[in-house]
Parts: sequence; C-alpha cells; structure tokens
Amino acid sequence: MTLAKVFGQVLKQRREFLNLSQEELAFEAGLHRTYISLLERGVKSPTLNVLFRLADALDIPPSQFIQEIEVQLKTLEFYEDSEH
Amino acid sequence: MTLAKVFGQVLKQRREFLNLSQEELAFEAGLHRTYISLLERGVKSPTLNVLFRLADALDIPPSQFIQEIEVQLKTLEFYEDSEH
DNA sequence: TAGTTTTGCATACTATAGTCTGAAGATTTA
DNA sequence: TAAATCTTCAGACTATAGTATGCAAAACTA
Repeated sequence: MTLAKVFGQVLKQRREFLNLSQEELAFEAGLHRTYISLLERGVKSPTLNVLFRLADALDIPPSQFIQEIEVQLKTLEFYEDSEH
Repeated sequence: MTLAKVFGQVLKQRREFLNLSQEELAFEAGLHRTYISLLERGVKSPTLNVLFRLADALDIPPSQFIQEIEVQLKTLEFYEDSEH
C-alpha cells in the first residue's frame, strides 16, 4: 500500500462524508475533475499546495488530513506481511 | 509570503536545530543537496512523498511539520496588509 | 587570514504533477 | 428501464518537482 493510495482513501472518505461529487470538490479546490479521480485512486500524488487547497475545500486542517494518513499507515504497518 | 516559503522556513529551522547540513539532510531523506537548498529558499514546493521523507529524516511526524506551517501562516495572516 | 565546510546559484536535464477533451461504464434516481 | 448524474480511463499536452554538475560566495574554524 503506497502513500498515494492511503491519501486517496482518506480524500475519498472525507469527500463522500460531505456528499460532494468529484466535480464539486474539484471546483471548490480549483483543480480539475479528472485529477481528483486520479488522486483518489492513488495514481498520482499531490503537492503541498494541492494538499492545502483540498483540505480547505474539505473544511479540515491540513495537519489533521495528514494525521489521518499517519494513523492509516500505522494500522497497515501492523498488518503488513501477515495474513490479514 | 507563499506556502513554499513558510515550508522552507520551518524546514531550515528544524534542520539547524538538529545541527544537520543540507547535504546530510539530503542524504538521510534520499534527496539531492541542491534541492534542499531550493526548498529552504521557497523556490520549489515539495510533494507529499518528499514531505514524509523529510519529516522522517528530521525525526518529526509529518502532521506536526504541517501544523507548524499552519501556525506560521496564521500569524502571518494576522499581520498581513499592516505595517509590521 | 588561510583553509575548510557549507550554501547559493546558473544551467541543463528527467520525472511526475496537474490540465483538458471526450467517451464509455457504473450508479442513482425518476 | 430510461435518463440523468457521476466516475473511470485513455491520450496528449503543459507546468513544475526533483536530479545532477560545477563554481562562486559566504560562513565556520584553526
């Protein structure tokens, strides 16, 4: 599991929680529709600027966004190389 | 003051606190010497991957790194468009 | 103040982030 | 089940992240 994929999961989860479409989020953050899709699937990885713009659009502090990624990475770390 | 510049300030401050040269930090993070210089001067902006690698090399959680940037941005926001 | 280490900077280059269009697939809702 | 909305995907493109080399300037140190 790559960092980009974990980022994508957290992004998608937060977007859906707010009932936003990828296009609406893209508009709010000043990004392109298809790029949100690429991010959520972990195909591409964001820059610092994009991180801050997305966090702003998702109404969450960038640091909290990152922290959720850390938590997710830690739990994955715990299970990696195991059967579960 | 751009986001990249604030990032650069926080990066440099933390690096100097640990008494690391740019070259030593670059080695630890698996990045190039001159790129650290570019980051610290705010010429370039890091990706998510680089943020995590730098935070790891600087022995600080990525989320805390980001939080310091937020704090710095908030204080700048307070003084922006004023004389001080 | 000479020597050593560190940083800034110019230039050229490679890799990847981010845009844009359009169309096909999938999901929701009427 | 038809239509409307949403997402995926492909391909071509532009912008910028990140590497690499070398040298000059600046900052430490003896």
